[in-house]
Amino acid sequence: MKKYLTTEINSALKKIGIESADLQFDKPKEEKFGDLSANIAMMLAKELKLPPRKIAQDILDNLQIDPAKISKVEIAGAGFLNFFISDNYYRDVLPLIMEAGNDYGRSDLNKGRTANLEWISANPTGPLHTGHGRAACLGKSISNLLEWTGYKVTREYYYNDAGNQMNNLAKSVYARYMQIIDSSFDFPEDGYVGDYVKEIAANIYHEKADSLKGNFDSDYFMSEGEKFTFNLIRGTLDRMGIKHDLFFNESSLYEDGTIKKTIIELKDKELAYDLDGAVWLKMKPEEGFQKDKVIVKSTGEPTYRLPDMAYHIDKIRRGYDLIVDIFGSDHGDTYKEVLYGVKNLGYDDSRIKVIIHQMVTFRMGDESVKMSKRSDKVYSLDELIDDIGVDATQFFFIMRGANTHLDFDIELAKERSDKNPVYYLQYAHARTCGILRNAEEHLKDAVSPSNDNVLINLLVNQDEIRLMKVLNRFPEEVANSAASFEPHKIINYLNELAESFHRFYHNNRIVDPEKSKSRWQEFCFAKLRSKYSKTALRS
RNA sequence: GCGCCCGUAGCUCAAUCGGAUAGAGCAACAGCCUUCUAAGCUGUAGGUUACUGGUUCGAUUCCAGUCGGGCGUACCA
Repeated sequence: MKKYLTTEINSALKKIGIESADLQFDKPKEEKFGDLSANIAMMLAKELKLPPRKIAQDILDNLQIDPAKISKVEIAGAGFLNFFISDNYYRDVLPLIMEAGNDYGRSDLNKGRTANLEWISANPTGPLHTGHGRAACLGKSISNLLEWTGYKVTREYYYNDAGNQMNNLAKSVYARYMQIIDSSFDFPEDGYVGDYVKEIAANIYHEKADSLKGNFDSDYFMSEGEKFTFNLIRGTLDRMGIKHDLFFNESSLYEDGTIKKTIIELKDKELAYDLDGAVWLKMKPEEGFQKDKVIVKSTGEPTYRLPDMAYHIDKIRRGYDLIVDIFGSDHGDTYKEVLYGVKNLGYDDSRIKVIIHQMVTFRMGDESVKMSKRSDKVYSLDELIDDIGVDATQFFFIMRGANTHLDFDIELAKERSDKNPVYYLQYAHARTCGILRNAEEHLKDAVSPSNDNVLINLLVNQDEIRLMKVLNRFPEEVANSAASFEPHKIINYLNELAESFHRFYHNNRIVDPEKSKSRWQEFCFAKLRSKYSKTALRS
């Protein structure tokens, strides 16, 4: 439709002597402003030194429009051209939706392009906690959205099963193991106090009894701990329907010499230097950095920056058209340092898109819920899912823009009432299911919805047309949401869809054995298709 | 102190590249259940978009400053 209007408006512009213009269409907020509006007259006002409304009138006078597509064009406000799409146009949309079925909303905008999305990437030191939830859900939705617009998506999880944190886990497991034998055994001060550590220790004791007593075999305890916690993490991801294609282990970067090569490259380009036994990354003030950063500690161990740079270079070399990272705002500064290194080593960082989400505050009603990694009161993601379900979890984490602080009321999410925003959507879905059940029972002989297009012409009711208008926007909403990496837009859209459905439902008896049967059923099916699409994106 | 992010109805938040009278849900108030789930629908009320200035046909949106909040500011990740 936009294409059609663009062509027609351009030819009208030519008649009044304007060769080319950048045409933009908006969806007006209010129905009385039509279905599409163009601000072209205001854009040209300055250039032509004419009042916008005058220009709009000139365009309108020269515009030739097919009334089957556009029923009305108006000039309004400061000089908007408002187009009213004819009802007939929407009637034609329904068969298209029916035909597309569960794929309705997919597009091939990015056909042939590849994307890599890396997210969560928690090290195997413990179960995922609620703090991981937002990134987990954002990543899931965004990867689906990208896929829906044609990308071939690689979902990746980056982790490190070596280093300090893992040592700490090994020590913690060992301490818990020793405590089974001797309850007075000291627990490390910064150890992981979660109950899962006790469980790991108990498993070890079950298998090995006290044969490991007094002999801290770090590698053994570490690998037992890793196996166990990784299973926990994967179990949670499974429940959420998150499937990573690739688990990338940081240690592989050491094994194949990438890390060493990266240091040499940095030094060759005079981006790194030795000082006090450490290796420093030289930060350029003109790129907004205040001071140099350590990339290899004096102990010989790299800081996170170095492997992260090597990792991103690896991803760039793999040739993706788009590389997406999802981090919490606590990484807000550090990713810049990493990209700085990547870029100054001569790699193209323009394909890397970093999504930073703000922190989440959890509360149960009026009570705030703390979650610190090293306290035993961690509220795990699994517990959250147990409490409110997978769908509500996904919904709450993506219902707000990533760049705003999220206030997550667990009490509210748990509640089975109209206070809970999840239920508005779920109820719409429940209603469609109810209709379908009913339809099956009473309309067994109805015409099959897939090949009876004649009945569609019966769609005349304004509630129906309105619902069609919203359904019609779905592909566009998916595309917008994907392009800006903002799944919450889909949530907003689905709310709007649910709203127009509820109104329609309320005003119209859909399955009525006395009346024309299957046009309603058609509608119902269309509705359900879109609901499935929602499911595909969300859960 | 410095850097990044945020500040919109009583609460939680939307608002497309700078577009029209700033929108939803909850809470409040008034209605609607012999009818496919009232977990719903209809209506009313609620705002100096933190504040001050600037840019222009037009600013919640862009710029500068002020105030308030979050996150960083490690030889932790």
